[in-house]
Amino acid sequence: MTSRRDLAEMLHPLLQSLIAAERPVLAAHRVSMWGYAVLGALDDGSVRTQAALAEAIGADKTRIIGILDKLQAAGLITRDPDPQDRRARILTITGEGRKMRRSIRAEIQANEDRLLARLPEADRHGFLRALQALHRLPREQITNGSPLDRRLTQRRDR
Amino acid sequence: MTSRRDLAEMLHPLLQSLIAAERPVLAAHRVSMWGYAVLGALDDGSVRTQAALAEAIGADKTRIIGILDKLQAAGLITRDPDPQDRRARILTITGEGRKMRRSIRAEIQANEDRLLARLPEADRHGFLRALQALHRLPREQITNGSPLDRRLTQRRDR
DNA sequence: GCACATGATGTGCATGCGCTTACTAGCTTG
DNA sequence: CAAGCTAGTAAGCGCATGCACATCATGTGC
Repeated sequence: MTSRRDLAEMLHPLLQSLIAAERPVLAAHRVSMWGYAVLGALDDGSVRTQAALAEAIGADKTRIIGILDKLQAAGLITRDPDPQDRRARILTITGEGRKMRRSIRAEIQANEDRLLARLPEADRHGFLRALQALHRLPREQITNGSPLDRRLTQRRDR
Repeated sequence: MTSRRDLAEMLHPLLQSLIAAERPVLAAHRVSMWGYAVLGALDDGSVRTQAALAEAIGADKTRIIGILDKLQAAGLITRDPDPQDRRARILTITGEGRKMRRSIRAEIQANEDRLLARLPEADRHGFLRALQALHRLPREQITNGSPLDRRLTQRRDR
């Protein structure tokens, strides 16, 4: 048990490959990776403002702007001022955006299903269940726990 | 089954958190992320030359140099000219390097084990087995399979 | 009403990385 | 031996990112 590989060591190339597989699909629909993340968050999330969105998809709030501009220009989302708080913009995914999101997702998942099909039934289920469980965990519960923790969050390479 | 989340969507934050958890450990030992990857490859791999190393850890061969410099300066690896091919440098992990690598790994895995312990027994086993299986798969088998594939590997955001 | 906080946006800086080019030393093959 | 290839090194470009501010319009608490 002690000589297992690190999780990250195995996850990294896997994620890398999955992302590489997504790239052509996204390109074909002319949507960027971040754009796709945004559509996803808006489609099945309760995200309304840009700040919340940035938080939800783990992006920098200043970076989001250009992404939203493109999505809006493509008619995939709308960005209307909130009558309650006129500083804020309410983000909504359009019907077209929803359709786009779902058809992209279908393609991506078809690819992933092909991959998952290679796994033994039992492992596949465990894998997905574990993944979903870990995904629901708040970030702190994964990161925290080591005795040192966030005291040393500096970059010390120089 | 069709409305499952994308794998990447779940893997990304997970990996992110795991890496965040590694950071303080690595910092405490004054080893960079890439440095740790190098130590790992040298410790349990049959990698001898820099080119092979770069390939193994998925890094650029020009980028590796500075990393090796630091590791060498820290006495964790040696870099001796190959008597058979005097262009090449044979990389070896030192005893100290091995010790360093293993103690870092122990800390990281202790953290991961804490996390895995939250999963139901069956899921945990499936998860690890699936992960190992997927990790052994060559990258092409994950990326390929979509009808489009690598015809469109350009960046089309501009 | 005024001080302060907040949402969206824009600008600028430093970093890290992948990619390319160039150069040297040393193999290899015809 | 000459031509061509390979390993390591160095320097630079372009891109994406994270971070820090700055700005402006708007809300909120005292």
